[in-house]
Amino acid sequence: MKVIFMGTPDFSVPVLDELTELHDVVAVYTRAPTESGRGKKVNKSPIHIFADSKGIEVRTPLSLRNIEEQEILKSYNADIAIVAAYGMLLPKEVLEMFPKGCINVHASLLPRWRGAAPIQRAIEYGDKKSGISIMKMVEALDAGDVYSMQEIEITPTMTGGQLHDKLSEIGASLLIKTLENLDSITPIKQDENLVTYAKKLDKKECLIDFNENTETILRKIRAFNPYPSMFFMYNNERFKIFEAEAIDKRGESGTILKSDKELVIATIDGAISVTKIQRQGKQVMDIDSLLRGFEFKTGDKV
RNA sequence: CGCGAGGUAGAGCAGCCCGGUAGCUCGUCAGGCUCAUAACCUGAAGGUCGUUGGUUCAAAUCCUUCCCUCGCAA
Repeated sequence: MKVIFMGTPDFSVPVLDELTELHDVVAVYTRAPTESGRGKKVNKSPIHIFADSKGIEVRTPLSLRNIEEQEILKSYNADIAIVAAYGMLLPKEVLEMFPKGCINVHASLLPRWRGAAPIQRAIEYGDKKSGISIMKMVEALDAGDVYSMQEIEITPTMTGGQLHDKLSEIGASLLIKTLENLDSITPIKQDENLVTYAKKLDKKECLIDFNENTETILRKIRAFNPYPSMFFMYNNERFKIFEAEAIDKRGESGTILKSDKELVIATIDGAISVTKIQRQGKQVMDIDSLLRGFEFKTGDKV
């Protein structure tokens, strides 16, 4: 099949990779390179870099709403468009342009977690399972009929990054399987009563509120590891927590209860023991490494 | 040139502002104590203080070049 691929971040790369093995990817659409990173350099998206390495034609229009771009897109005469975390909404004209339509790889068990950050939200809210949904794209966000789904268990220690990587692989393989049988599958409608939305990740929500309960805090730490990372402030320095566990101690919320050998901070209903941490300007390290050279004062509040 | 922090023994840090022969916690090695130990005591090894050039009688410390890491922002 002649395929147009649309995607942007790391998550999409394995999907495109698999796709290029079996199908004729005639063009890759991705978000335009933006000023990002230290020094405000202009950086290409992971998909852009990958497509370049494979010698696939890349297009980075700022919008697909204008006629000229739509004409170009049409000129590839593709059978189908595969979309995986493209980061842009497709107008109706594009959705209806391809004989076999536009197919989306979404990292949740729809209709749960439509939207931008389904992987992290699933962990944050304590879901026991996550998965991939392959669906037909329609004008509403992630609302199309579903061709296929594959579940994966969210283990008690799984981080957002780990789930992301697993789902990325599953997404690639499930997409391939689904494409093989596309014509014989009857897509299933989503149950609108079960819809939830996964709003975008925002660093403002990553400052740890120790007035929340231990379980909530630990879930957020796992969900947002490695990015954007939950953190607390101490002496005007930022400390990102990458791993922590519940511990049976009590104290006023946010108080440092223990700071030698281990770092224990009180929550509203218990305490957490931080095990992997990153001090501002430093690399991620085990807590005992940090405590060898850095002192938190027991009794201080964060 | 977006803003900012940092690169000092195997690890994590102090020292830098107010230049003067490198220090702390831990690890490692040897010995001691102990029924025993990740505990305690004694001792030892281990560092061109990221790189380049400069100022100075003297630079980890002041100025400069480049490299690398990280926080913010995007």
